[in-house]
Amino acid sequence: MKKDNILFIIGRIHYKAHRFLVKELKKHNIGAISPSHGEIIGALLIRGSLQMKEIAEIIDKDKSTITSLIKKLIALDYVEKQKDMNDNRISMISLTAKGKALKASFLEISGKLVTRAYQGISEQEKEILNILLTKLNKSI
Amino acid sequence: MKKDNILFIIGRIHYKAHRFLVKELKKHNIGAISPSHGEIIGALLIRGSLQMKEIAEIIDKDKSTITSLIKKLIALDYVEKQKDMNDNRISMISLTAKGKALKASFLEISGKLVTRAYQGISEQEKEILNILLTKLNKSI
DNA sequence: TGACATTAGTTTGTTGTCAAACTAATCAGT
DNA sequence: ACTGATTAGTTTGACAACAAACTAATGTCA
Repeated sequence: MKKDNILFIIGRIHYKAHRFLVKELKKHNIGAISPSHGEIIGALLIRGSLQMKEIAEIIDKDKSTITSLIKKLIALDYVEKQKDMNDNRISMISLTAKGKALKASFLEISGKLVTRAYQGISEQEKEILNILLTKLNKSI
Repeated sequence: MKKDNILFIIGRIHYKAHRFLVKELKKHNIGAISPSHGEIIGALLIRGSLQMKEIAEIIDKDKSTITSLIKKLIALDYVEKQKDMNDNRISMISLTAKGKALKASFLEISGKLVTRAYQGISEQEKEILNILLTKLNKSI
């Protein structure tokens, strides 16, 4: 599918970031979860609690994917699920104590990734990248 | 895994490009194959024939993944495999007539993606994006 | 030449992901 | 209040992708 150069490079960067995160999660002894699980926990650390649908939007994955990701996070006792009392269709997801305890590791891992990715890229260049990528993201 | 903004956007763009390609392949009645199969066929259209290992390097996937992708392409009669006569470990992959016939569709699809992605981005901006992303790709 | 290392590919088992079909709850309009 | 539509989430089945263990062929070097 010979994408052009920019999209091709974007694919590579994305894949490398993924691989880096998998390796780091293992190093922190949380290799049972994947970067996608990490994104969910990261979102919960910020937002407190979220319903399934919101999670699907935030991490941009199909709702059925979220079902299975959350199933695993519950099995590992990182999050818990409870029905919303006003609307019985909705399930609210929140972190357990064990889930909240991941915060330090997460900060360290994402800090490490960012440091690594941006070595040799100036603040101004980051700004430009951000603007151009945002534009690209909107049009595609 | 609260990646920072740039890496986050890169993830989104990558995903959207993937989704776009899946949709377009369906439209062209080649929905049986995925963008990864497309990358292989694209590489073969350019290079003529390749061994498994080279394909793995070009599309940056594990060799076991290549085995299964090629298995499917053979089943669909898009490519064929034959042993290298000098080195019996090596399998050379090349396009069948049916595979070569995909060229027109591929050109159209990738053209469409590029057009879509770059609407509103100038040549100069593309140049900058290319440089910065290449830098990022190297350091990460 | 023979033992050991390297290389090319495959097999096996697991996982994240999606799409489509489904259930159950809520909403909207008559 | 009923009917039909929408919404939230789950289930099922399929597939791309990976890692680890494996087979088979080739290379190396003593």
